[in-house]
This record gives sequence, C-alpha cells and structure tokens, in this order.
Amino acid sequence: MIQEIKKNIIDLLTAAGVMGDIELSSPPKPEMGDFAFACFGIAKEKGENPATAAKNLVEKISPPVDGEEDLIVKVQAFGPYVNFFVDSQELAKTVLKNILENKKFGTHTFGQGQTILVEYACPNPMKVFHLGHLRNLITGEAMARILENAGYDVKRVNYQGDVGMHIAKSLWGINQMNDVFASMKNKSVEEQVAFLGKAYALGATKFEEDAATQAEILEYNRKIYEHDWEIQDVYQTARVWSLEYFDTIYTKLGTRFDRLYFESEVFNEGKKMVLDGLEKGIFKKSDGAIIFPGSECGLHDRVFINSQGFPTYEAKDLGLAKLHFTEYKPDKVIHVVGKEQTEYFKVVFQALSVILPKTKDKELHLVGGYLQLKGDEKMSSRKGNVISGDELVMSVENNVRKIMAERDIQHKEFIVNKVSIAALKYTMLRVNASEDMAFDVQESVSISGDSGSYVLYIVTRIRSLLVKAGVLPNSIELNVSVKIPEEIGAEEKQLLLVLARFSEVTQQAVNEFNPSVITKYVFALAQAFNVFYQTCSVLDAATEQKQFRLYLAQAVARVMTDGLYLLGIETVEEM
RNA sequence: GCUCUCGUCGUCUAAAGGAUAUGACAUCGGCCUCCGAAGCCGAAAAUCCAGGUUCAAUUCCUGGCGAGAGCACCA
Repeated sequence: MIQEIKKNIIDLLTAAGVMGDIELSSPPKPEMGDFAFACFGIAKEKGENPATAAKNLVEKISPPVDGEEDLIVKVQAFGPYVNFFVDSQELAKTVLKNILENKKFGTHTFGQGQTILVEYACPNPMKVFHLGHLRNLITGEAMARILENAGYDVKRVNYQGDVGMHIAKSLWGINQMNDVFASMKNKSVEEQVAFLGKAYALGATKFEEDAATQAEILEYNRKIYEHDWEIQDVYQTARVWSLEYFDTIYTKLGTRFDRLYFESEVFNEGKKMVLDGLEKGIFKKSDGAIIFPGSECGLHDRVFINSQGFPTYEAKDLGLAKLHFTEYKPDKVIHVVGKEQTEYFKVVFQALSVILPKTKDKELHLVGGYLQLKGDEKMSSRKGNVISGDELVMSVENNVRKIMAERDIQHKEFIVNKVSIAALKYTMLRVNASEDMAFDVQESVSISGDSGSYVLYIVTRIRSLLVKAGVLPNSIELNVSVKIPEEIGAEEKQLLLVLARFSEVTQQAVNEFNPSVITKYVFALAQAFNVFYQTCSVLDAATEQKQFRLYLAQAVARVMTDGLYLLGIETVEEM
C-alpha cells in the first residue's frame, strides 16, 4: 500500500508540472519528511540550481487542503529535495485496514497463469550433502515461496547425479571395503552415509594417484551407463541409502519436492540431442569428443560427449531441459546453483536455445555464493574433511539447546528445533544469495542482534502481550472499525510506515530473485516494533490508545509471521 | 596465460548515480518496583590505490594491487 501513498505524491508532482518517470526516496531522518523527490533532473532542464528548483516546485504544488481525508499534510523543500509528510491518522487508518481486514496483504497476482520451476538442493547420491547444498536448499525453498506468494504456479524440482564418474569412484571405493559395506545394511542412515562418504573419498584419491585404479574406475563408469547387472545390487542399495538420507534433511528443513529428476533418466536423451545436433552442425567433433563451440559466440568450448562416447554433465542438462519442458511447459526455469557454474550455464543455455528455441530466455541461473564456516580452512569433499550440512544443523541445535537450558517451558525440544532452524535459515538468507558469506555458528544462534532469535522473540512477545490483554492472537475480527487516536507518536508512525512497505518488498524479492530483501525487511520491522514497544506502553494506555496499539501489535505479528513464512521460517508460541 | 566475480568500521554486512555511507557482532557507557532485558538508548569505528566521466561516484569507465572461481572429455 506504500504504492498508493507514492501514487498520491506522484499525482501532486505531475499536477505541478513534473514530467517523466518520478522516483521517490526516503529522507535520512524522519523529522525531514516521509518521502522525498530529488530535484536534480528538473533543475538541469530549467537551468536552475537544484535548491532553487526545489523551492519553486514546492510553490507550485497545490498546498494540501486542511481536509480530513488528505494523506499528504505538508510539503517542504530541503536543499535540493522536496519532502512530503504523510498524515499519521490517515496512514494508520489505511495500514491497519489493509493488514487486518485483508488476508492477502503482501501477496500479488502478477504471476498468475505462469509456471516456474525452481531447481535446488541437487546433492549427488553417494556424496556428502555439504554446506553449499544446504544454502542452496534454503535459498531455493524461500524463492519458491516468494514466487508462490506472487501467484506463480511453482514446481520444486531437484536434479541429482546418480550416474557418472563420482558414482564410479564410490562403487570402486565400496568394493575395496566389501565387508564393511555388508555390515552397514542394518545400520542407521547416518552411518550408512558416513560409510559412503569414505568410499567416495577413497575412490577419488586413488583415481588421482594410481593409473591401474583409474582404469578400473573408468570400467565402473561404463558398467553404470550400460546398466551392467554385476553392479546393480550394490549400486541400487547405496543409491537408496543416499536418497533416504537426503529425505531426512529435506524434512528437517521443511522442504519437499514435486519432482526428483535423476541423471539416469535424462542422459540417453541428452546424448541423442547432441548427436542430432552434430548432424545439423550445431556441435563439432574435436579430439574424439563432441563439443559445443561456444568460443564462436564469445563463450568457451565445452565437451558434451566425451571420447569414450559417454554424455557429460552438459549433455545431461540438455536432456533434463527437454524433460522439464515436456512435463511442465514452464515459463521460467530457475537453477539455484553455486557461482562456480556461471560460465558453464552460459554455454549450456546457449546450446539449448539453438537446439530447443522455446527455452530461449527462460532458463535462469540463480547464482549461489559460497558459504564458508568462519575461521575454517577451505574444504574439499575429495579429501573428506568437509563439514556436512546435517553436522552444521546439529551444531546449531546444540548451541540453541545450551542457551535454552535454563528456560522453563513445555515441549522444549520442539522449540529448540524450531529456533535452530530459524537461526540457521535466517543467517543464510540475511545476505544476498549470490554473495559469498562467512557462516559463524555462534553468531547465528546469538541471543541478540540481527538474528533469527531476535525476530522470533518479537513474535512471542506480541503473543504474550495479546494474551495478557485478553485478546487471543487470532480472535480479533477482521471487520474491525479501528478508532484512530488523536495523537500518534513518532515511533508509532515509523512502525506504520515500515508495515506499509511489506507488499513492495515481496514484489522486489521476486523482481530481483533475492530472498534477502525479505530478511532485511523482517529485521527492520522487528527493530521498529522494539523501539515502539520500548516507548509506548500498551496495557496501561487509555482505552482508545490501548485498542489502537493492540491492533498495531497484531498487525506487526501478522506481517512478521507472513514475512518469515516466505523465508521458510516458522514462528513459535514461546521461547 | 585468457575470462568472469568480488575488495566498505577489528569482524559479518547494507546501500537499482543523490541528503551526515546501513545495520549487526565485539568494545566502552547508560536503562529492569513497569506489557518477556533474547530488549532499549548512547559513544568510538570503514568505501584497496591512481586516474577519468558527472552538478553529484561505494556505485559507471580505464589502469594498478589483492582475493576467489572458470577455462575439454568431473559434476
């Protein structure tokens, strides 16, 4: 609804003769006004200096009538800016009406009728689910929710590499430890997966060191692609262990997929597409391999079918894309994948747009920045010294459990779990998805500051306030006729202004494909509420004011809960 | 070597060319007989370097320096 207020101001400016697109910003301090228009542009047109232009413009803006219904009550020049002041009562009326009467506040309809595939997580069976996968998973789920909130028909998909060299290395490694493998059949998924991790590490290391092993592993690779019966038993067993283990992670983090894609179901089609493309001259032969000559259009060459005749990751992605478009006819496919694949995707998307023109401009790489544990050395899954995703989750949980040791609340373990996931997700979604980030376990569970627990805390405080006031959190009727007090304090007005921004923010998150704008907003809202709550007593206030403040608190709780939902974070009753 | 990212308080970070560069952690100093102090208020603290474009540059351009990634048969 901030858009409505802005439209009001833009109308005033247009009426005063300002042409073209009008952009409004916020003054640095609330005393200076609520919205600002910079006059540099119009000053240039008229050959005036910006400050004079601002003064002249203020003269021309029809002085707001002192009527009841005017949203804008004051217009003032501040140097080169024209600043607008919003009437607190009108603002309060609009904001509360919108939030409390409108269940859909913050949602949009511009995505209706369009299908978007969000592909994320994408761990490789028989390998570790590492921190990068965890960050992708959290980003992807948030992005999916943000898109759903805008009306898109979202399909969550997960593409996993169950064929190829890493599987060959794992199978070879397992074969070296057959006895252990046999003894793992009745163990927990965690132990089974830990074993698979070791097997892969062994295979990967030996592959580098020893030529004979290399040949054996290549032979395994052939058997995988050719569905050789000899390896099927071990292959299927290990594959299932991995997938079951991944499932436990998805469940824990509150995500579920509409469709799991596997390399094993797309590699044949991918290979076929490349061979067809070879005949049409789209691909070329080079040193026994088949490549896409990306260098001819400013990119780089990549191998799609290797000299042994096996499709590489590149070819498989072509097969996958074809399957995506056959099954869902998407308007967009968003791949949430680490930034090391940026150049790779440019080539694959280019090849794809030639082979399947309908995919053009629909494939999108949502770049995921790296995640590094603070103070940690660079990790390599090949060396086996990684901290896995679930180890990090457990580590966060242990920290939260320690912090909450003194708390006397029911269902503590349940709360510990919720708070931990909130802390983890919040920290991951706090920075721009494409930026590298340093993850500090201590900081993420930190009791204070820009953290998941800070924002959850607000919601629990509001719940407890509403209970004390005798209004249960969900009992306020939607068709309230809110009485607005004569006096609205500066803190209350600031809080209202932040509340009003929510729908703009949910739209921005879609436009930028960036969940972190929601995180930043939720934090700003929490801060604004805390400032208000510190200065304004609710329960001791006069009837009318008390009523208004309870509605305000209620509105904050609702927007906060909705915002956190978009991040995949659940709120708690108490903590 | 070529290409692509990225360099902001001690640390983690924010700013689709615009007002005094945003917050948080840590540090220092205040605020609980009062709605949950997991809170609030205050202090100190930063745009890698050199040019250029612009009325205006953390942002755009060029060149350094530094970090990371990609660059043929891995995924």
